[in-house]
Amino acid sequence: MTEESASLNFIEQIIADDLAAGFDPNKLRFRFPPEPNGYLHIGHAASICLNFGLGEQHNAPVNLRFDDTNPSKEEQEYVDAIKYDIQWLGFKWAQECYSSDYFQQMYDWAIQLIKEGKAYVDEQSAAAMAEQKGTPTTPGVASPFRNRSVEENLDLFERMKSGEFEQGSYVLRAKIDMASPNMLMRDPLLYRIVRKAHHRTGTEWCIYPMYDWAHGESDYIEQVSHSLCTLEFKMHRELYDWFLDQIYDSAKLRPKQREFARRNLSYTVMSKRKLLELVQTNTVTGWDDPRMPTISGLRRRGYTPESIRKFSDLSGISKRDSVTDVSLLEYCIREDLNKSATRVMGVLDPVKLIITNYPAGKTEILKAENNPEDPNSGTHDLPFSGELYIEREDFKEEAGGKFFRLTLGNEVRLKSAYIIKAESVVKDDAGNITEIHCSADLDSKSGTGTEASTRKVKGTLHWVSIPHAIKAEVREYDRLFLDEAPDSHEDKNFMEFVNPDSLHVIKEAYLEPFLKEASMDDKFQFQRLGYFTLDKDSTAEKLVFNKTVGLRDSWIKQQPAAALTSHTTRQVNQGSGQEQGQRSAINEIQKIAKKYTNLSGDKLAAARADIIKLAGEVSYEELSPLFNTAAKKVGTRIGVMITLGVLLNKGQERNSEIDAFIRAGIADENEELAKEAANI
RNA sequence: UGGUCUAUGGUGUAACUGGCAACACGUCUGAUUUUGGUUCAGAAGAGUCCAGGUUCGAGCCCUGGUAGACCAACCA
Repeated sequence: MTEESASLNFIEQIIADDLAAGFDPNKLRFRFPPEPNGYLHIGHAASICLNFGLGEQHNAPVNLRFDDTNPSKEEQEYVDAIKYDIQWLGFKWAQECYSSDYFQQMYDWAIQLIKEGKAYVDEQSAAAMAEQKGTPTTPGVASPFRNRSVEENLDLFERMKSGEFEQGSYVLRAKIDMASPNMLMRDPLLYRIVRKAHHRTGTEWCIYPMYDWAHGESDYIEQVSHSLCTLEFKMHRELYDWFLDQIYDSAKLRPKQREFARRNLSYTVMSKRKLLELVQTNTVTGWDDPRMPTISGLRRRGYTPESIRKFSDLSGISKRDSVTDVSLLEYCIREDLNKSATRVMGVLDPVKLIITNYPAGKTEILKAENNPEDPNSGTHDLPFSGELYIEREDFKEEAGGKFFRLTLGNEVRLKSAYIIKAESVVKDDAGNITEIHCSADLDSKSGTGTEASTRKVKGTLHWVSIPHAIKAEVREYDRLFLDEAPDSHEDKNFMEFVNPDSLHVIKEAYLEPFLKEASMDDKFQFQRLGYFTLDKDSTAEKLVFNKTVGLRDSWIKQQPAAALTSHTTRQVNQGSGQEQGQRSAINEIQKIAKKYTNLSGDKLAAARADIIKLAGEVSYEELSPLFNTAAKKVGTRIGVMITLGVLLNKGQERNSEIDAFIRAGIADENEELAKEAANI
């Protein structure tokens, strides 16, 4: 209780309230309950961080429980991947549990329900039962099998279990209320027959419990105090509680379910079904494709556990649907890597640079700082020669004063090396630059302390020495979708928004030789370019680097989009599109009008024009109630007045209501309102 | 058109039981810088979905609207 309680999220608040009401802190217990039917993604990370974070805060155990009640979808491969991801994120579970461990107990409880007349075996088709279920607005009707005798139910259920029946032929249902406004309470299924081997129980069972029956009872068996899930399960809470009521022993802890909003990330999708579709259609190379929002994809891309936890932390927990901008995720990884990544140099799009006054064939070994953010990080060797590669976009024969890079006749610093001046260029027949000839200030070598070495020049470039450079493949990624929320369009499938250029492979990039020693765990900053990490496709002969994220770039923002070639297109954050759903015209007018009195000049004129435009879609019936708007809300009254003017012009007839509103407007002390009123 | 939930700057979250709307990302300036990175200093941007009401005072309370999400799988 010592922590400075910096505003709790609503889940933490619930727990704090429970504790304050006398709940024994030693009985706090949480769980993370994935279904092993896919890989974990960044949305799951929110739940993982919430549950395990709560465990850490209260020193309470957190179970990892696989919700494995559907053998037709679930596989051991997923179990392994999920476990790996969670421990990689840095969390430790108290116990590794499986809903399938409780099949016998749940079966026994089901028998008990049957004996108490609270469950029955139905043998209708799924379609027939769906039909009887009714709709949200009309009550359902009872199954003809609803009142079978206990003996018959017991017999049939026993035979379901022993494998006498075909898949889909019989189900066990709870007998609750076919007229409940909550569809889930209309005699939900407890068990269905599935003739498929289970990844853990093999062929021992032919019947499998449904989610609602299995989940709450598993929480109860494990004595989980707070069962946290996402909002779409809100409706299930009534059922969750009903099931618990049937078997609850008051000597034991009774779990409670609470719901929070799932997290969405912009420019991607976040459902296992859709991610699976991306995998199966070969839109990506697999669940761990670096463009995927999966934990494994982010890991391969170069994200660190710390950055993902930080992201979860900054994103927060709430009850409203939201789309978090990827820029927050990118901020988190940059912040982490800036502190730790080793600085190196690599040239992705090379152009040859020759230093004419550097002795031919000479080589020297320079010292390069490993990380300026960390004074103790040391240096590494960096070979230099008279023939270098620099980035093609770092040179222009001529450029404006805002271009801080190399131009003819101007000086720049070669990072960790010399100051050079471009003298001339060599071009091929097509006019492409093939060589840049420069002279170097040989007294300006970095770190020598000479006066020349500390001279200030306009820019600094990264480079590699051609005779020493190693070749590597570099993969750059862009967002996987072109739409901010690709799965939010009713009329369009999310696959239509797939970005065709989300992957850009540079087959031959040139890197400083230090990188030969790189290992999978290393994180690098290719100076001036971004953060990179080795991909698992790397071999000893062929290194493959993934670009995790580019450096923030305030230069690229100044350039017109057309000037950018495809491969230099870095991910610019062009502010997120802001469609807030379709508001009605009158609502829109109110919104604009509200701020009207704060505006002046062009902005005022623009607002007025917007109102006039929107007014065309407003009916008198919508407008007239606003005549009563409180006198102090001048902005709204002005908006209404302008709109009224438009309606009158369109032929709306005057009436006493209108006249009174206009008269009041003319008499108002606000000049703008009086003016608009007088205009009518 | 039934039920449930949500509504605060461009985005994501704050604001203890009503007391002049805060933080982070993003955006824009300027300084520093051998990374157009980092760091530092600063700015713009919301009267809290709308309308009424209660109150000395409302984002928080009440009433009525509006918008969005979820709910009728032998999925979880």
